[in-house]
Amino acid sequence: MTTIKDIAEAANVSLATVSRVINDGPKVGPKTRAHVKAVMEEMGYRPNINARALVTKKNTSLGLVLAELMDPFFATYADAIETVARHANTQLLMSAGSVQAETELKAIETLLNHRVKAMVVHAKFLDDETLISLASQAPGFVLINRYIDAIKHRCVWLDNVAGGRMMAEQVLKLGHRHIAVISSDFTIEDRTEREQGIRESLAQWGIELTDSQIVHASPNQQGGESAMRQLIASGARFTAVLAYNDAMASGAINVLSDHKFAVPDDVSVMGFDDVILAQYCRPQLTTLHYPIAEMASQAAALALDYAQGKALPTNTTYKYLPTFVSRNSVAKIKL
Amino acid sequence: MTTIKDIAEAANVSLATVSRVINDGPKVGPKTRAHVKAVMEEMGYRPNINARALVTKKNTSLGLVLAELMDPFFATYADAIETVARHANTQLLMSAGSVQAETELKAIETLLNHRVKAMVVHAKFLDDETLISLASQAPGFVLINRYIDAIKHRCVWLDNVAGGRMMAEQVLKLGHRHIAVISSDFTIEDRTEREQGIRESLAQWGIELTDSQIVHASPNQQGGESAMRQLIASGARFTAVLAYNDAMASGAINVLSDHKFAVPDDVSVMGFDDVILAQYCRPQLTTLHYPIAEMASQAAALALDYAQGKALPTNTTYKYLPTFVSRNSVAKIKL
DNA sequence: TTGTATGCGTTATCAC
DNA sequence: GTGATAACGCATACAA
Repeated sequence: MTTIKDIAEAANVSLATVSRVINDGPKVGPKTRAHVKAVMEEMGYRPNINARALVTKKNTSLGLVLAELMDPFFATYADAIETVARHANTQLLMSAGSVQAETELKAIETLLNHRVKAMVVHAKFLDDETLISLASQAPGFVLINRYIDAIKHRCVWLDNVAGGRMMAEQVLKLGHRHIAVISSDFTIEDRTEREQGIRESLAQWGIELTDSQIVHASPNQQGGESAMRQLIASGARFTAVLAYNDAMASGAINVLSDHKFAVPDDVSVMGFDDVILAQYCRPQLTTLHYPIAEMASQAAALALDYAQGKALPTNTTYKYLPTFVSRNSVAKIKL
Repeated sequence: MTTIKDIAEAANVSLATVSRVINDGPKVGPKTRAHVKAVMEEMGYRPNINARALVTKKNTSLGLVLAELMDPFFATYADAIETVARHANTQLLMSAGSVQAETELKAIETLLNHRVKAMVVHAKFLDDETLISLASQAPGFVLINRYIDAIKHRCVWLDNVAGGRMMAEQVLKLGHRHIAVISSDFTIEDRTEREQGIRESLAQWGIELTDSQIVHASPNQQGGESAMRQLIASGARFTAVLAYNDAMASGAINVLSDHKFAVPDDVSVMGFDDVILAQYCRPQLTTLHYPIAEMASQAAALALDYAQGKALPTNTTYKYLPTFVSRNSVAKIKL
């Protein structure tokens, strides 16, 4: 690899001069500048970003922690961040944290070791304390999809309790009174918060969610299928099903179809997230739109701002709400 | 950020010693080693990867160029590479190349500037020459989904002509003789190669693909819809439709349904790629499985091998074939 | 306008 | 075993 030194020699100028033309430095003669540029071009010079970062103490990359790329939810998330990064002329350094505290920690630490200027972190399994400590080590550390009070101004999150309430209210308004819930078996807050919201809304209508009407499984299509099978086998009575996400809703619909239940005529099924699948599957899913793209953009912009040292209000937080998307998997109750 | 120097002072030892305990160097007294480790822990030391890379001339990250993360095809691709990277204890530096030569070039150059030790590149719009030149600048440069003869030992690609033939043969075997093609309007090789394969197979059966039976549109669901509308409006006669990818197939099916054509009873529709959508949509898509995950793993492993200086045969290439996946969107022709 | 010298944080090559 | 010290490639304060 040709260095700044090589081209300095070849161009018969000093290191400093070359450095100046590279960085469009202020005082360089137009002639030498042209000459140096020509030599650089000829020798195929490429700046060494690492060396530059070392001396300027400014890394140009934005860190990103996510669970896994395959999940369309995370794909949307990553894509939004990538877009912000590209427009800000910064590179994306990505670390997958999987679904364990240990790997999440490793993912974040790696980014820290790389001295990324900013990072957007999706971490569901690490505890609050660890995250707070980690956040204090990077100026541009922003948490997404999680709220921690001590660093709330660095949190971009969704109000899951409200989301749970919205789901329940929608089917209640349509006359449903027998409601089942298909939830995730990951013990993360999202799940408990949404369930809590659902219970709150039901309670307002004097309805209780009994144990036989809620079942937990893996938050994917297979999980949705097995959950629905379990629900049917248990003899639970329901006209509406609230799923933890679209994949589970889709799985549930498959099993309902197999059992000759028409969706939404016999049973309504509501999803969550509004990933692309919601539009592709049949019937198209009525669901709650998780504004992950907007949230990710916000988080990336925020992280970049903090990294840049911009002083932002520390007493606010970045809370988002899902929005209801009406498609074809939920209907009024039959009389 | 605390540096190696800080902890050397705090521990009353030299820089060298600290460096040794960090790298599990050979000759350090067990007592000093423990002491230094304690100090490091206490002061929260983090190695600066950039500085390390500068002196060792060994970057620990693997570069990745792709078009866009949202596309499930690329998500699968990125996910497979991420998995390899994680197991090799290397970080992923990602650059999106979008769908233009200019941005593709920028994406690759950025990675080069970062001195990534290896990189897997998906580039469809840059010309061969440029790519060959770029490849020569990075030891671990591997191209995916593209074949260039001059660097064939660094190419991991799919035989699209064979893919096209497979599609045609499948429906021909099922008795279809009136075949329409819905293809991409991106002028990349994949498209022309697959069309070529289709034409070859049809020709063997004495069938010609007339201009009215092939239509081009954006390679997504909307494109599939508009293409199918165009096909129907033109009055073309067909009992089987070969789509450029699953998304287009899905769009085509939607429009067929709207026009009261049953799939596959009235019209068979075949996809390509076998992305997750193929299983989710109804009817589930009969399609050609693009082994992108395997190919990506292969490419990443190859890139890492080359980066490591491993001498691999330079006269072979890494060619893959799609595999037929029979689901519910293709059927025998009705008599 | 250009050149010299210093340091960024780390590893590695010497001595001791 | 341990400690100086010279790189690595680059930016920049200071001289010239």
